[in-house]
Amino acid sequence: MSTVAKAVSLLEMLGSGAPETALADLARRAGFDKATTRRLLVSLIAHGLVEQDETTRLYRLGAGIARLALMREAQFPFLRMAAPVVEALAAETGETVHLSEYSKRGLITVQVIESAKANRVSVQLGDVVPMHATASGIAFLAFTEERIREGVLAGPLPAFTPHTIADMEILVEHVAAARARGHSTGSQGYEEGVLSVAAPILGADGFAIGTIAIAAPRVRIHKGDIERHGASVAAAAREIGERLFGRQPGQKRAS
Amino acid sequence: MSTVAKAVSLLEMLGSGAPETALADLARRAGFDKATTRRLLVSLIAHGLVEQDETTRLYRLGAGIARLALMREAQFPFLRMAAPVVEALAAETGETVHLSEYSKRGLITVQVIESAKANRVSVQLGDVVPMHATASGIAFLAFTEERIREGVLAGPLPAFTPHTIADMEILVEHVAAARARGHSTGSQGYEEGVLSVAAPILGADGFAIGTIAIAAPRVRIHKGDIERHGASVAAAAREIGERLFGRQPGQKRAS
DNA sequence: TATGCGCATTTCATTATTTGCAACGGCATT
DNA sequence: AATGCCGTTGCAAATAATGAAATGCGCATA
Repeated sequence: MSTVAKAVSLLEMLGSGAPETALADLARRAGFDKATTRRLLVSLIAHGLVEQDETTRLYRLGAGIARLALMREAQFPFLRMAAPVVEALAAETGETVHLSEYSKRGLITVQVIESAKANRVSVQLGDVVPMHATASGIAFLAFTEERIREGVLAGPLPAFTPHTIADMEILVEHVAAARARGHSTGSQGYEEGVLSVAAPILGADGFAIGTIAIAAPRVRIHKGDIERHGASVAAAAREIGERLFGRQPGQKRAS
Repeated sequence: MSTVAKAVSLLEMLGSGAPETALADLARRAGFDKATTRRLLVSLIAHGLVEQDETTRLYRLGAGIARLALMREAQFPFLRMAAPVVEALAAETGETVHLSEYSKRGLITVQVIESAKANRVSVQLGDVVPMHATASGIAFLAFTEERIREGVLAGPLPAFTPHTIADMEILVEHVAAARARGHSTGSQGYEEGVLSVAAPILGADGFAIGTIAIAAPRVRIHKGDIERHGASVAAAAREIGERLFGRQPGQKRAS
């Protein structure tokens, strides 16, 4: 295991769970020696990615993380460009809307606007959602590079609910349908009782770089809602793409 | 030089400068061997902190950075709590307002609201500003732990303009004055023609964790403005502290 | 179309860093 | 006073990182 891999997994452990973590706890969870863990943390502290409370000796993520994220946002203003569109879509539909960005590990939820309704779908900011079990994932797969799609299809398809698509053949059909319609639908594949509609945000090269999705309790979705929401979410996705890259290229033809 | 130090400096290089960087360029700037640089990047890519354009082979910061920042914000919602207060202060004063957070390297600018006026002060998001040359820095020093203050005072005090306080004795006086008044002032210490007023945001233990500042062109500041802005910025800082930690503790007495 | 240049990538023996055990001291609870 | 847990540090062993060189690729120039 490379040293940077260890350091990064420490960062991820600090990010998940409690706001602050003790050294021994961290070492146990990571499976590293106490001494090793501490030395890695010291290196990370020197660069501001981790901070330590002077009195309690607990560790937490540092402001250097925020700095890197701000620098990234300055170079590629995904959130700044997408946020108004997401807000408009949430206002238009009255349902929970979330925005996600592609990463090797899955789709990262980077913005969420929750519905004002009492019965609403709740998504956690920063969560990584699986490609095969969500509307967003399927929308993404439908418009990503062959190589990435094959990677997901070849991998395991763990079931999160009894409704999760765990069969590769069926998943391929869903992806093909999403490609044909320009948006995808998901039905309780990740969380029970939730219906979603999603569309891909396309990059300059025509491949998906993220997705935008509407999520609503199943009981609130009636005949025709899916189609209406599908059109809305696809329009929002296209607008985000245009705001980021100017006029959108034609979608890449999948082989 | 530790391996994680090298990896982190690559991240910082990717964050500064052009949105995408070539391997050779990165290796040159960092002073690492091409092979070394690439292996570090591969490790970072595996964790989503870096991405590589498949066709151009250029590297950029990845979505994993945003994920870590979101997880941090979920644990410690500094921006979410402070943002409305910063906006209100900007609306009240009509001048540029910026918010910063402490980090080992200096104060990190995490939010900026620029004045609507044509002649305005512009601050770069994500920038790290020096402690001794800005109103924010002096406000922070006035309310931080002895140890951190001594560290800055002991270090070099580089001059950014002819007005930068480069003398340790004078700096100590400014810090003492800021401590007495509850807010600090800065006059062209970092950028020519800019006057600033700043106040510390205090943590649960009474020590500063960040600052909020008003920055305006020197020509626009008239008699009385400094005092008025000082009161406003101090009130805003206090409100942010209260939103984060509940009722504010008394300020720590510096020895 | 041919040629040369710069770049990214891979290999492998050498080197240096990281590692984990163990011991120490501090702190709080028993 | 004693016990247990934690954070910290030293040191020899082990492992991972290193850099020079070779390979192959793409691009621009001849």
